[in-house]
Amino acid sequence: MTGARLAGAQRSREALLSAAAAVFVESGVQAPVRTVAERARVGVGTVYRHFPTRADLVSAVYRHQVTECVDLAERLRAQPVRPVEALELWVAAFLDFLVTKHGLSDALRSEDPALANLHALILDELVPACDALLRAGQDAGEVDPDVAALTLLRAVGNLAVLGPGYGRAEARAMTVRLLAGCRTSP
Amino acid sequence: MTGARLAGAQRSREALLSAAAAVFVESGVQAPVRTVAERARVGVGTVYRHFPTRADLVSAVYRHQVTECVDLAERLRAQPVRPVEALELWVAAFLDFLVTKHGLSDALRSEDPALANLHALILDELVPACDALLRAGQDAGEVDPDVAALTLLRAVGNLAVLGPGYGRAEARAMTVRLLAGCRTSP
Amino acid sequence: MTGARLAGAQRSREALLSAAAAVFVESGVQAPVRTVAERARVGVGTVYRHFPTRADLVSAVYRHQVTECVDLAERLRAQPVRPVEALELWVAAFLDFLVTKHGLSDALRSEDPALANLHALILDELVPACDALLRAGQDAGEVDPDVAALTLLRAVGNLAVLGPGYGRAEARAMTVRLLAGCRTSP
Amino acid sequence: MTGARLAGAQRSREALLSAAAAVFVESGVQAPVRTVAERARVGVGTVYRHFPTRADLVSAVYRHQVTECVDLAERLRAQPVRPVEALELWVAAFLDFLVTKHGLSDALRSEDPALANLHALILDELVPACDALLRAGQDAGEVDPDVAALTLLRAVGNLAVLGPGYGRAEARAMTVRLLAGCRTSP
DNA sequence: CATGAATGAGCTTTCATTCAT
DNA sequence: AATGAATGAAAGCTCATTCAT
Repeated sequence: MTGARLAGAQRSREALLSAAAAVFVESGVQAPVRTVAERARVGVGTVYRHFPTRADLVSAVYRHQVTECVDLAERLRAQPVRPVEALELWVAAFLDFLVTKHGLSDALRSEDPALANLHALILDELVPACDALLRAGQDAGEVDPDVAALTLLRAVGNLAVLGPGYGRAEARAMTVRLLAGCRTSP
Repeated sequence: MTGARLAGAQRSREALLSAAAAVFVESGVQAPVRTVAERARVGVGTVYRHFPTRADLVSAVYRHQVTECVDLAERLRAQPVRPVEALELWVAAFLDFLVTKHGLSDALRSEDPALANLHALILDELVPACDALLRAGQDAGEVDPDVAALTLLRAVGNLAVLGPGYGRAEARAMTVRLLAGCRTSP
Repeated sequence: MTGARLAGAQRSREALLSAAAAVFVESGVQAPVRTVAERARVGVGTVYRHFPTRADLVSAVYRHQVTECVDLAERLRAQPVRPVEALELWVAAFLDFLVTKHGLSDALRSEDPALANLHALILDELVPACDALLRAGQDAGEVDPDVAALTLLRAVGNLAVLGPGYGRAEARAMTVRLLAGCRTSP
Repeated sequence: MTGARLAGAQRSREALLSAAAAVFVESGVQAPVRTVAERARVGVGTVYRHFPTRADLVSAVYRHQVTECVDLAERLRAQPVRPVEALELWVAAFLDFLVTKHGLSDALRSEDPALANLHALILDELVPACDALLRAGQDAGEVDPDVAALTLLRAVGNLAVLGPGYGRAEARAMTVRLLAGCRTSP
C-alpha cells in the first residue's frame, strides 16, 4: 500500500538522478531545475520534493560516483602493483570519471556555499582515499613527499575540464605528465 | 567637433575596458553588463554600442593582456637562458596572469561560441608564442617532442583555476610539476 | 471493524481540528495545509477527505469556540448583574477569545467567499447571542438603541487585531472605551 | 534629451503609484507585483526599477496620503474649534482615508518587517500629528489623559477594516463611539 | 554618440489539490 | 480510509537587450 508509493517515489528519485546527470553533462550544473524536471518527465515540484535545494540534487548526483572512486582506491591498494602505479591507475580512473561527467568538475570548482555538502563529501572521502595511495607511494620513496592529496585532486579536477582543442586524450596526457612531475627525481 | 566626439568615444571605450577588467576579476566574466556600465560611469547603451556582444567586451578586455604575454615570450627567447628555462619562466608568468585576472581563465575555459573571437586570438597569438618557446626546448632535446603548445596552454589555464584549498601557491607548484613531466626523461 | 474504522476517522478529525487550531494561532488562517497535516501527524489527503475546502476546516475549528461564546452569553444573562455590565463582561470575554486565538479574527475579517460558512455561523449564533445582551441593555435604557449587534461584533473583532505598539492591554482598553461610547448619555 | 527620459520615468512612476493604489484597494497589499505592472501597462522590471522591494511600493503609495493627514491635523489645530472637536474631525478624516484606500489599513496592520519604512513613517509623522490634537484635548480637560496617540491610531485603523455587514457607515459610527469613550466623564 | 528607462523571458521556489495505491 | 507523491500554476526577482530621446 505504502510500499507501492514508496517504490514509485524511489523510481522518481532515480529518474531524477539520471536525468540530472545527463542534463549536467550537457549544460553544466547551472542548468535550470525545470530542464531536469522535463528530462525526467516530472513536474518541478517533484524535483523539490526529492531535493529541496539545487545543491542537494548536485550532491546526490555525484555522491554515488565519488563513492565508486573511493572504492576503486581501496581495491587498487590491495593490488600487487607498485604504489606509484596504483596511484597512476587511480588518478587515471578519476580523470575518466570527471571527463565523462564533466558536470562534476564544474561542481568541484564552484565556490557556491550551497555546494558545501559536496565539498565536504570530497574532503571526507575522496581526499583520504587519494591520500592513502599517495602516502603509500611516498613511503615507498616513489612520490615526492611534498605532494598533498587535496592539491593533487584539485589539479586533476582542473585538468579534466575539456574545451576546444583539449579533449580527453590531451587531458589524460597532461595528467600523466603532472603525475610524472610528482615522482621523486631518481 | 567630430574630433571631440571621437575623443569622447575613445575615452568611453577605455573606461569600459578597465571597468570590465576590474569587474571580471571581482565577479567573473558572467558579471551583469549593468555592473560594468556602472563601474565605468556610463549608460548600458554605451556598452552595447562599443561592444555589441558580451564576447566582444571579454575579448577586448583580454586582448591587451594576451599581447603582453606574447611580448614576454619574445623577450624571453632573446635571453641567454636555456630554452627549457625560458619556457618555465614564461609559463610561470602566464600562470600569474591567469591567477591575477581570474576572469581570463574563466573566459578561456568557456565553450561559449560567442567567445570564438577570444579563442581565435589565443590560437593566433598565444599558441605561436608558446610554440616558439616549446620548440626551442624540444630542439634542444630538453622537452618531450610530443607536447603541443595548445594543449600545454589549456592545461596551464586549467591549473590556474583556484578554489578552496587550492590557492596560488598550489597552482604554481602543480604547474611546475606539469612542466617537469614535460621534460625529456634523462 | 467498521467501528474501528469510524473511530479512527473520528480520531483523525479531532487531531486535525486541534492541530489546525494550533497552527492558525501560530501562523494565521493562511498557513499551508501541509503544515496542518504534519502537525496532526496525518497525510494531506486526510485533511482533504475530512475538510474538502480550507474554509470547512477553518469553520470547523472555530465553530466550537463560537459555541462557547454563545453559551457564555446565556450564562451571563442569567446573572444578577445590570444588563450593561453583562454586556461588558461578555464583550471582554469575546475579546479575550479573539486575542488568544488570533487566527479567528483573521478569519472573521476575511472576505473570502469560501468562508461563507463561518460567516453564516456568526450571523446565526454569535449575533443573536450578542443581540440578546445588547437588547437587554437597551431595554434597560443603559445602551444606545442605535447599536446593532453585528456592527458591535465586527468592531470588537477589529479592535482585537494586535500589532506592534498595540497589544492585549491596548485592545482591551479600546474595547472598554468603545462600549462606553455605546452607553446612553446620562 | 535626458529631460524627456526623466519625464517619461516620472510618468511611469506615477502610473505605477496610481495602479498600485487601485490594485491594493481591490486585492490588498499582498497583490502580485505582476498585477500592478499589468494595471500600469508596464513590464514587471519597471516596477522593480522604481520600487526595488514591494515594501517600497507600498510605502510610496501611502506616504503621500499620510502626509495629507498630517497637513490636515495642522490645519485643524489652527481652526477656532474646541480641541476635542478638532480631534473628532481629524479622526473622521483619517478614517475616511483608511476606508477609501482599504489597502492602507492592511498595510498598517501587517507586521512584515519589510514595511518598517511605512511603520516608521507613521510613528514619525502620523503619531505626532495625532498626538498634538490629542494633547490639546487633554490639556483642555476634554479628553481622558490616559489615551495614547499610537493606540488610538491603531484602534481607528482597525475599525476601518470593512467587511460584510460592516461598511463605511458602521465604521464611522463605531469610531465616533470610540472617541466618545475617550472623552473625560463629565 | 550617449543615455538609462522599459521590456519580458527566464529562473527559483512554494503550495493547493489530485489520485493511485 | 489514509497516505503522500506528483503536479503545475503562481509569484518573486534578475538581467540582457532594445530604443526613444
